Amino acid sequence: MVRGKVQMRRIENPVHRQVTFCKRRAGLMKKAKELSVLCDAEIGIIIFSTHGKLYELATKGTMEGLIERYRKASGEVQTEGGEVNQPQESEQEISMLKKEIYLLHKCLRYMFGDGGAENMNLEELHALERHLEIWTYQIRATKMQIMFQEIQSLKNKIEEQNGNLDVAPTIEHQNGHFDAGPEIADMPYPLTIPDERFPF
Amino acid sequence: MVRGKVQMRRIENPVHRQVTFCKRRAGLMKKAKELSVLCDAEIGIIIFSTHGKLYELATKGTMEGLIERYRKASGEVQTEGGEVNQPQESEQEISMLKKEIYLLHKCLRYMFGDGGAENMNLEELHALERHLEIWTYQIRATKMQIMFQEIQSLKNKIEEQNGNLDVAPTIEHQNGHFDAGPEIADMPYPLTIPDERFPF
DNA sequence: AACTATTTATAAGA
DNA sequence: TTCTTATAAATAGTT
Repeated sequence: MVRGKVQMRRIENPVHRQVTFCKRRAGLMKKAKELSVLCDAEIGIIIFSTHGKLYELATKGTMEGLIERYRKASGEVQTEGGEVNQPQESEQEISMLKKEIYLLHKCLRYMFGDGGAENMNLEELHALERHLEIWTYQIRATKMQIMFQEIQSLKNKIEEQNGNLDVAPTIEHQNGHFDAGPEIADMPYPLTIPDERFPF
Repeated sequence: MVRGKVQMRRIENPVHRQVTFCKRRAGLMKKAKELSVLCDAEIGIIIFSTHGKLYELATKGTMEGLIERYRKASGEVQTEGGEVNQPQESEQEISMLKKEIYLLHKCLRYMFGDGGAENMNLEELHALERHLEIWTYQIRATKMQIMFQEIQSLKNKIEEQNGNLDVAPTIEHQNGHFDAGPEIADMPYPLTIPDERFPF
């Protein structure tokens, strides 16, 4: 039975604390559901126990949906609501990241989705093939640049060791970039922004 | 005074509803704070009134921090917690989508990040080039399959029109796939899962 | 906002 | 965990 008022501080006895946690958690959830029904409010509750176990309640829709709504709402004026804690920071950044992720996801679905390049028409496949060729060209050029730098480094070491003895150049350097194969030598390089590489 | 049990349904009288909302909201917040103190739990409550006004409570740290913790925790096992609302569908799917998005994002950063293929070493570039070649091979094979089907379709039409006149075959069909160029004819095809195409 | 008759929640014991 | 019960707390309707 209840003897006197309960002291508002952490219950030290772990068993008592666990029992109280279960009971009051159930009570809180019940109250939240009642408030939601009686007053037509959307309510979400997230509870982490002492040991990190998660309990949650979302009275309408999903918790994710509620969090979305929260992010939108807390990014606005809303400085008067007595119970507000802190809304400020990451609003636009999250939105931008989501857009980007959506775009990237779409790109990769375009390339890998549905078991390969099925359900794409010939025109799309042509475009995608050309993009892949461009990327391949870029990668080959970068590889050759790296190898050229290594060769230059080795040549410098040899020159230091041997004085002024000549070492025949093996790769021609043109405009800071390197030929990555004659068949795609007329590719635009370097590419500027990723969006231009995708036809969607 | 309280006459009989309150009916658990939306209060239609707007004034009564508003008053009850204020009272019960305060009660809910109080209960949440008590539970947090007594049982050392981290609790967050988000409430949207009928008219969309936001009320929130976070008993430790910030609501943003709590949401972060929630996202991490809800992406794990956690199928036993009694108060979870819709665990079946959205929960695991969200977790999987997050993982997938993370992976895809990483893939695209690998390909486009930091202005191209810079800051990748030679080995990584080799691997990426090979993947691109495989994708190109796949796309070429798909293109040829599409073209072959169109040719077959045209041949059928001609045969229908001309009766049994022979039309010379133009492309050899082997095992449902088509040669996409001799230089990469020994590529594995078809590729099975995207993860195998990435060296990370 | 304050009051108060009731209902509801719950602490401790079993 | 669940049930019981004495008591504290919440609150619906009124003022």
